[in-house]
Amino acid sequence: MSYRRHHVVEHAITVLDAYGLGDLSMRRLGAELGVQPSALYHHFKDKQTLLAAVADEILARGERPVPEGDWPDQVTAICAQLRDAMLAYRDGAELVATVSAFGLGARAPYDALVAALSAGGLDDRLVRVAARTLLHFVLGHAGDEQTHLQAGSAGAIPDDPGDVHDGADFAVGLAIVVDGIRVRAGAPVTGGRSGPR
Amino acid sequence: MSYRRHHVVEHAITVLDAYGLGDLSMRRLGAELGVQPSALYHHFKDKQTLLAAVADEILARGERPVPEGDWPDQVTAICAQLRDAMLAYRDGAELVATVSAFGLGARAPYDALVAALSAGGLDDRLVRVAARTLLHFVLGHAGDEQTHLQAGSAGAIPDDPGDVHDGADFAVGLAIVVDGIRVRAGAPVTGGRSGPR
DNA sequence: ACCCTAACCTGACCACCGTTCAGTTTTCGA
DNA sequence: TCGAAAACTGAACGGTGGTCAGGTTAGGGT
Repeated sequence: MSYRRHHVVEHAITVLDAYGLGDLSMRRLGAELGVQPSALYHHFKDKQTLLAAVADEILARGERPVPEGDWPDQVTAICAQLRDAMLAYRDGAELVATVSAFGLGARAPYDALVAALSAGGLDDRLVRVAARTLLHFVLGHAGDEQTHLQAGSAGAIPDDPGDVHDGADFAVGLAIVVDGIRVRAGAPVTGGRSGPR
Repeated sequence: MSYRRHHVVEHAITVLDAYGLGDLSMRRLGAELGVQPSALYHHFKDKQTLLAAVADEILARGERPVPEGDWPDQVTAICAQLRDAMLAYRDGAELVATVSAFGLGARAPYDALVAALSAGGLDDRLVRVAARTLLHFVLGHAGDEQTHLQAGSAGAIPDDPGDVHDGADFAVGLAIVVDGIRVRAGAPVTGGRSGPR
């Protein structure tokens, strides 16, 4: 059953990548599939549900095995994977962020973070707060990065040379949060000069 | 000039608070003001611009003087103020988040954070990254909190008793980020048991 | 008292959106 | 071959943001 469902999700991703989230409408998607828009409602009760499936597929495509090591390494890897997965498609970050906020999908990264932190021996409450804080950072940062990148290539917002984003920016922000968790977990952290490189 | 502009923004906030962001349409706003929807485009070129003005007004209404003290105290105060301002109106967090992501408004909190961190003697690059990281946390957390709160009162999503949000959750998350910045700034941080209370 | 300029607003219109629904077609296993 | 489940049609509904040519106020300068 639902042979076409997955096919619809796959094509939705290509439409998303080609035209952006704002132009990913049920009408356009239906037209590209050679189908009436109403046909899509046979597979998804909602546009929200469809978007949730799309977000989950995007995340699944970016999945990599969690490396062995202590929890900071694992957490860093999970966050990097999440960021890469979202940045791999146009408006991917915004999509995942809205879906995740609505609570319909995109639970995998949260669960992975909780697993890694719990295995690290952290207190249950701290695990939940830390996982959410990490998620907020990654989603927010990736969203920023993506919209600014697109705005720069589309010329909507003039480039602000003071705001240069690269991977290093993400790494520093992530390190800030991870260090903060480390402190809260009871393991003292020393040093860490401001600029990597 | 633009005597009515501010009036429109003020009423937009009451409509937002009463019906939510999803029902804040140019038509509804015009109707409530006894005016054709097209009249609004005399004051704002866009709905986005209108929303940016609304977000700025919401933030302005929540403004408090930054307390004296070291930068962690100031940063904590600024973030708490931002959170309170957004939670004061229905969908306030979502509004500010989208406007801020689009880059049209809501710059005040970022500037305030940058000022406090710079005055604290932090490296310029670290200041920018830290300010953005703090912002991502506050916006994300407040958004979560608000949607879950509203979903709980509307019954859309069944209450998950494992996800209890209160002010303490926010405080812990914020402390994580602030501690992380402290570490990165070169000031070692000791201790900090997991549970406040 | 006049006029002119700017601000303000109307009302019709456009193209599009998500969603529903009764009914038709296709598909495919038993 | 038949029947049920899956898939889809096509029209319609009520909304959305946005545009535009033109009409209406309000107020200061002369």
